[in-house]
Amino acid sequence: MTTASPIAGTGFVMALPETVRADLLARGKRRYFDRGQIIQQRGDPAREFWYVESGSVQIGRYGMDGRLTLFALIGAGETFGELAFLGEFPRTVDAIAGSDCQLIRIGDKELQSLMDSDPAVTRLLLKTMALTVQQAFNLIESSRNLSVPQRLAQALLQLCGDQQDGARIMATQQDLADLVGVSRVSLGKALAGLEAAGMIEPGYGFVTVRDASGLRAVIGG
Amino acid sequence: MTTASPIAGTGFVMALPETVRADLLARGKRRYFDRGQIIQQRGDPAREFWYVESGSVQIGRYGMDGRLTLFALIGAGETFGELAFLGEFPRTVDAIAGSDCQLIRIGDKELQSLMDSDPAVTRLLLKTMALTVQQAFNLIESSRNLSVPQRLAQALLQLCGDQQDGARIMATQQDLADLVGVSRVSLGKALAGLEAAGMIEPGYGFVTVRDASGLRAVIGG
DNA sequence: AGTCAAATGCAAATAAGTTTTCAATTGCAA
DNA sequence: TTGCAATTGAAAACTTATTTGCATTTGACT
Repeated sequence: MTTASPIAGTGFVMALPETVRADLLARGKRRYFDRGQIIQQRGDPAREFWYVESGSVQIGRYGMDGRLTLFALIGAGETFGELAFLGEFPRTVDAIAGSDCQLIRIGDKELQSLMDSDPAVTRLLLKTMALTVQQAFNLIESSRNLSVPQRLAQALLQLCGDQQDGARIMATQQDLADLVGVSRVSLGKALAGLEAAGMIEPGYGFVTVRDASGLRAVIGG
Repeated sequence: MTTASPIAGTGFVMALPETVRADLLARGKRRYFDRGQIIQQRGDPAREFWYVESGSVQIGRYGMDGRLTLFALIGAGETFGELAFLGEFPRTVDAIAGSDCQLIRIGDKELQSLMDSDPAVTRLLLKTMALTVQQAFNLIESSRNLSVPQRLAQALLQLCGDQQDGARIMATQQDLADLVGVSRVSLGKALAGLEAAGMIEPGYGFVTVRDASGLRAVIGG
């Protein structure tokens, strides 16, 4: 797997040894959020981070003018919120449930017992965060040097993750536009282009990926 | 000081207790680079990170087409290269001496003795990296929602750091353009705009900041 | 002083994306 | 099945930034 993973949500928990992971998740408290519900807001104290069991979470910032800057759409198996938590500063991003979802809350106590159980965890945390920074750089580089269709292809590949051809991505064009950082109009055109090339099939509230390797080719050239 | 600090170069070393810092820097090996000299390249093994004693370093990526995506201009007192070093992966950015400069190389041995001398160092590293990610997010948000003059103002404030009015920033318009992520033409226009407002004075190879608070106002509104 | 490369200034044509507005479609729920 | 809100499609005017080409200025080095 060389597929770029999304920013801000990391595979940190997934990278843990199986037994350690199971233990950690068992200790955390399960919580449910309805679609659209606010999970965290800028400025909130960061007393925990979250593991996504099912559903999806939008990570971004709402500007004073109502504009949304999306940094990532987090899916099952990923975590978010480690940054402010570990950095010991207030939340700097908003998190909203992109669908009904089921999260596991991991706080100080759980993390401490995790670190005790395995000294390599700290090292893993450092590695994970370093990776996140690199992904952020990738995002910056992409948005400067790639065209909208290329960035869209990139985002779609990220969103379908492991599962490739045939993957159904549950996101509206507006969601994708916020994620890629363009207007809905521009995103619609890019989508139409990829559809014409037979790589995707737009639906109502979702997109189906038909030719993942084609998408990769779009990015490359 | 609430001024946003530049990405990829962190105040990590500066945040250390005075005695610890002095010790760390004394252990490192001093090296000199001429302007334009390559300090590190993408793909190099990351066996160290660097502390900038004097001069400046450009951090970015050269695309296959020769385009440069600058992430940061690192100045004296800042460090760079911790990310790949701590993440234990090869360099993902290029570093080039922006001027003749004097660096201190900090490798495994030095870092290890640092971590031994103070258990809080790991925590500090985590905090520092978390901050870097936040700054990367800020950069992404800025490039999506702010105009070129606003982003230029932001970059200039970053580059003059503590020292405010009267600061002379040694950077060509091309440097600034690469940093802000626009063409030289666009950057020139933005510079002219800020000059007309009396906030800066462009020179040949440098820019003098005349009214830092004015620049901050540009960003805000 | 004179030379030369680097850096800046300027202008026109072009490209890319946004904004705005309205119509058509979809799917859910009453 | 009928209404309704969310989503998508489409078109035109507009704004912003890029590209390209060339002229001018600056400063370092002979």
